[in-house]
Amino acid sequence: MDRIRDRFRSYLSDQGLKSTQQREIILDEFLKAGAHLSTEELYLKIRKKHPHIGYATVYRTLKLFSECGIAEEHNFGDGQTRYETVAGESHHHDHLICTECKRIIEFEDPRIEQMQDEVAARHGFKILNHRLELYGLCDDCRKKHSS
Amino acid sequence: MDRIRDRFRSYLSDQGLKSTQQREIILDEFLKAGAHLSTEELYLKIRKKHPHIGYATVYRTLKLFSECGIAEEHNFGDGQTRYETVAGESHHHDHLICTECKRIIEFEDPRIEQMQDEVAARHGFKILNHRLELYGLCDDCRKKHSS
DNA sequence: ATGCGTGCAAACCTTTTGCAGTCAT
DNA sequence: ATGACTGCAAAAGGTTTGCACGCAT
Repeated sequence: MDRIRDRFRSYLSDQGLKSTQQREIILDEFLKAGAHLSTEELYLKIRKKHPHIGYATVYRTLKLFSECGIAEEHNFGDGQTRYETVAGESHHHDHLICTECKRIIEFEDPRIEQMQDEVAARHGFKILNHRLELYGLCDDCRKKHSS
Repeated sequence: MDRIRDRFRSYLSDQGLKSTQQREIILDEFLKAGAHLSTEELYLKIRKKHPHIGYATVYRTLKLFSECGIAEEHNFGDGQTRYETVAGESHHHDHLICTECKRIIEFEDPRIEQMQDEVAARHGFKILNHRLELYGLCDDCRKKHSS
C-alpha cells in the first residue's frame, strides 16, 4: 500500500506535478475501497468525509492514477468507467462478472495468457494490453434461479 | 445473408412488429458494410442514399438486430457502441484491435474458449457471454514504428 | 381502423473542459 | 512569485426518449 503511495508521489514530482491534500485523500479512499469503483462511486464515498472535494478533481485524479500505472480503467458494459488498483507485484488478472448481482470476481490463468500470446504471434500482432471478461451468473444467483 | 434476412422477418412477425422499408434498408446496409460499425457510421452510410432515414431509426433498428440475435454489441473502448453481424453458423470469435490504425482482426481459438469454461466451472459460474480483446500494434504498424 | 414505426428535437448521462481563484513549490 | 490544482458550472459526446404524424397490417 505504502509502496503505491510512494510510487504516486514519485510520479508527481517526476512530472513536475504537485502533491496536494486532495490527491492524498483521493488515493487513500481509492486504496481503501479496493473494488472496482466508478468515478461517481468514489466521488460519493469521498464526499461524505470531504464535501469540499469536487467531482472533477476525483475524475482527474483517477486519470492520473491510470497514467502513472497504479490504477487500470475498465469498462464492464454498464456505461461507467471503473478503476481498479494495480498492485505492483500482483499478476494481471481477468474478470468474471455476474450479470445479475453485479458481483465481480477476479481470476488469473497463465495458460490463457500464453495462448493469447500465441494468437497474437500468429497475426504478427504485438499485444500491449488485453482484457477478458466472462459474463454470466455467479454461484449464488444460479442457485436462486433454480429454486 | 438471406438466411439472416429471413430470421429478422420471422422475429418481427413473431413479436408482432412490423416489417418496414426503413428496417429493410438498414439491414441491407448493415450486412453490406460487414465490419464493426458504430451507430453513427452506419447512419452516415445510409444517409447518403436515403437521407430521409433518421438517426433514431438506425439506433433503434440496431438494437432490434441485437435483440433478435443477428448482431452483437461491442465496446472497444473508443466510447462508441459497435455492432457486428452474427452469421448463424459461424463460431464465436474474439478480437485483436490495433490501437494505432484502429484495424480490427477477428480470431477464434477453441482452446481458449475451453479454458474459459474451466475457469468458470471452478468458480461455480455459468457463462452466458464473454469477450476477449487483445489491444496492441498490428503487423503494419509495428513495422512503421521500427523503421 | 389500429397501433407500431418514424423523424425530429429534446432529454439524459457520463465524461471533459474553461475559467477564476487557491495552493504547493 | 509562479505555475499547477481545484471547484464550479458549462460543454461535449454518445445514447435514449417523447411526441405527433405516417404507414403496415
